[in-house]
Amino acid sequence: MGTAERKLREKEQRRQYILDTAEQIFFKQGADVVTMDDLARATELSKGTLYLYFRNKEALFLAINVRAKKQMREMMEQALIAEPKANGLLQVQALGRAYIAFAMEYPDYYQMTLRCFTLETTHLDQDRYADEAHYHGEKCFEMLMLALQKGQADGSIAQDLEIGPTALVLWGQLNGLMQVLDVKGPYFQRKLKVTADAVIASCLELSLRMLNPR
Amino acid sequence: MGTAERKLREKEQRRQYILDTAEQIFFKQGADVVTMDDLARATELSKGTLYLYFRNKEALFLAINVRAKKQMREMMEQALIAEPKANGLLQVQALGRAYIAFAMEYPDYYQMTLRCFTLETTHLDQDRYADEAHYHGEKCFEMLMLALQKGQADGSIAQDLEIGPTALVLWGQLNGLMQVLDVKGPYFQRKLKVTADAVIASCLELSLRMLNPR
DNA sequence: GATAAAGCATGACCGCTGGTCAGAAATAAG
DNA sequence: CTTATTTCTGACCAGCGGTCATGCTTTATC
Repeated sequence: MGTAERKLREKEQRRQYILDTAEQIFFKQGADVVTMDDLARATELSKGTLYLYFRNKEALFLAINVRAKKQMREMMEQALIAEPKANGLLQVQALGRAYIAFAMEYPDYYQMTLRCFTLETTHLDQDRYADEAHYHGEKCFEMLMLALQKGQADGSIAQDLEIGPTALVLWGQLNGLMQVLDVKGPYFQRKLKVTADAVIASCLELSLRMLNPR
Repeated sequence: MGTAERKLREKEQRRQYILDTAEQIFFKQGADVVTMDDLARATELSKGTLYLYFRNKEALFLAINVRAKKQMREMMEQALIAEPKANGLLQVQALGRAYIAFAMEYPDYYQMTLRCFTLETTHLDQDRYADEAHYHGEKCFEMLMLALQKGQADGSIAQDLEIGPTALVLWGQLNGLMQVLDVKGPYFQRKLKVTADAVIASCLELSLRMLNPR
């Protein structure tokens, strides 16, 4: 009989329902200040029930992080699909733009990926959600490396660059910049009279110079 | 009589003593797991006394963050003093190396700057320590901008770059990369067979290409 | 339909943490 | 020595993440 499967489906549905609600109140009030009691009230479930579906509060973060990373990956994949026959350099650029678009269009998701940055790594091979999120991130990184490779093959990217380190630098660079803008953006806008958009444009331009063949 | 000044001096000494002890146990055990009771025991003071010298636990972090930033600034300043008549590009490079050296030689301090990254900004104009740390960071940033300017003047750096955004990108880039290496370094070492040093070398090389005149 | 078994939901409860405060102790002033 | 002031103390508190004995609902068996 299909009872078992139905139960499993229902369980998954409830899990998603909890996540939906958690996302809402985490993003509205700030994930730190929301207590598990708050979430219990918001979901109209008892606190104990929450812990039936998620080992602890961290697990909730990591589960939302999975959604975030999935979204990020989707946008980066779409960016490549949109320009199937672009050269490698253009592909790298497209990936960068997609990453930026993700951070700007889904700031709460982006925040969650930052919050889980360390958590995700320390919980690898121990938490299903950590593994899943890591997997999406890895896929994105592979796309970046492939684009770099393609660029070297088609001559749009300097031949003498090592793929791995270059990809890591590009990733870290963009990640770091978005983080700085996120936290100190308003400050720099006042101080330097420069908008975040202008800085991002500069970053993309500078990345081009980095990769250009001599 | 000099009683008042002596008291003030003693107060400052005790404050530093608390910070010294806090640094020790925070860095040895991890700042998160150390409780204020732990710190009280370690300092041989009562918990209440700790709160006489620091508003709360965050204030302790921010105060240690000041020490960290001071160290960072010192190292970056020394880097410039060591090569007084280098051209702008070399100065930028020297600053980058100094920043990296700071992160590698004082990993606990570096960790603390990361932990306080957001805190420091949100507490600006409200917390003496936040302001002080921010000031040191600002000085470093100014050094970077001046080096870029000098580079444009002496022809070692592309003329068409905007100083502000370029400095921000460089800063964010290095910051982001060090963070990635810090958290996922071991992972990438396994995955890509690339050491952190090699990635850092790549980063410096790539930065050069970014700034080079055509 | 009655009964047993299994799974699920509950919320009172726990330990621990950052933070407080009334009173004790120490120091300075008269 | 007495008084006034500053400094220190640790028992105490509220709030948090997390647990678990208890009761309830659903499923399986006859």
